[in-house]
Amino acid sequence: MADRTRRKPGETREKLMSAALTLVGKGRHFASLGIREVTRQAGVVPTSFYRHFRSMDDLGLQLVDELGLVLRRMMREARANVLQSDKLIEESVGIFVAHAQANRSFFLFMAQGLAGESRSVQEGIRSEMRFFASELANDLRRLRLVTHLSDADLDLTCDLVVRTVAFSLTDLLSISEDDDYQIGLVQQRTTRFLQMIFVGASHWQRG
Amino acid sequence: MADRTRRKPGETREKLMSAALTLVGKGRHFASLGIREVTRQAGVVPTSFYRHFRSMDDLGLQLVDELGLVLRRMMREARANVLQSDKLIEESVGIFVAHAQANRSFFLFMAQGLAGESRSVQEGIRSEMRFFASELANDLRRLRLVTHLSDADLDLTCDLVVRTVAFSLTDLLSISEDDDYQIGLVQQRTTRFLQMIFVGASHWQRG
DNA sequence: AAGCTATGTGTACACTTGTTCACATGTGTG
DNA sequence: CACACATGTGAACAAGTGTACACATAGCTT
Repeated sequence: MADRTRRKPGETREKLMSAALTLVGKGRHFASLGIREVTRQAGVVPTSFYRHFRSMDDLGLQLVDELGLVLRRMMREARANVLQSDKLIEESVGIFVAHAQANRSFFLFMAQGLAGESRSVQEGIRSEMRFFASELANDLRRLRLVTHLSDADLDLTCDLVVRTVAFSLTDLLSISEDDDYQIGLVQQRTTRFLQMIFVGASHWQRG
Repeated sequence: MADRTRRKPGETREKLMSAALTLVGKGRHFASLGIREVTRQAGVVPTSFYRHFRSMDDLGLQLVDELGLVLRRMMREARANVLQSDKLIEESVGIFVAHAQANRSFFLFMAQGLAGESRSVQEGIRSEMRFFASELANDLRRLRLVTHLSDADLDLTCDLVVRTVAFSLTDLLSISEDDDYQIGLVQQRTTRFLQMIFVGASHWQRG
């Protein structure tokens, strides 16, 4: 093979993963992808697949790990940008929407995986969401933004927030990538949702 | 054919639809089902499929219609049982959970379809949810349970409620069918979510 | 320099897939 | 009765599928 030497280690692995994401981005559902299809999209021979993944499920699991990185990057940015802002919710939702746009396929994969075919992918995504919610709870506690809630109630609130945002994903991803008007509507509506939740949390009684 | 005469009209059609649901109930994702697979599960020859459906997408669409019926039945029951109750939210969530258990495959299909492969199925389910939310808004208005909100804000609230319940579906359906303890937890958590949302709604300002 | 390992390739096979076609049969309509 | 129609059947096909095997080569370890 002329140029096999040029390939960095793990390059094919990445090609396969992003090939799967590309197909998802094109509207396919992850559960309906086949090994041959993915390798074809990656420009690689089918056998190569097995060098890196045991099965499609396995590939899905590794995508979940990468998804975790994307989410963490997003949280970091949100934390940085939001500290000196008075429009906390609005800003955060904005950052979320921006990241969802920038990593469309990833979030598409996440939305699909929540009710997906692979139990382990499902559990992985769910666990990422739990992590996200607990980080959010930490931040709110640390910034003294929510002080009257018990730990359990704060968790409840953050869980609800994360779910709401995650559900907005399906709205966001079902509209065209460059329909800024519609995107704005979703963003605004999501913001309102969160505002209402936090109003509820601030008037919440007993734990 | 010996017994073809016995078959009621539309019987095969139903067999195909419930075969698809059965497969979904067994953990498969609708997007990954094939025509042959469904006909095999239905105990019917592949060609028969085309007598009733143009494609898998078509079958999905017709399932969405039936899903609509299931939802309407659920609403009717909720309306009947809830009128004379003081624990409105708790009761409603209970009814929802019961229906989700009784029609597991249907709701599984619904949860999958929200981020599914077929644009039209996606839109269909979304539209069922909108309908559900608007009915809920009507009821709340009619029962004078929410009087201080503008129409738009009431819609917002009901939308949020429906989303929250729909998301609970993914929790509910990812745990074992007869794990009553876990089911109870989800039910309780969902109830709390809704209570918090309504607390938020009742303290909501301006439209 | 020799050999091991990770990675990539090509071929092959048995199986499944979607779809088409010609045909059978029970039901309702003229 | 005869005829059209809806429904169901079976055989056939080209294309696509997952996976196994033997082989090539680059880079590391000794």
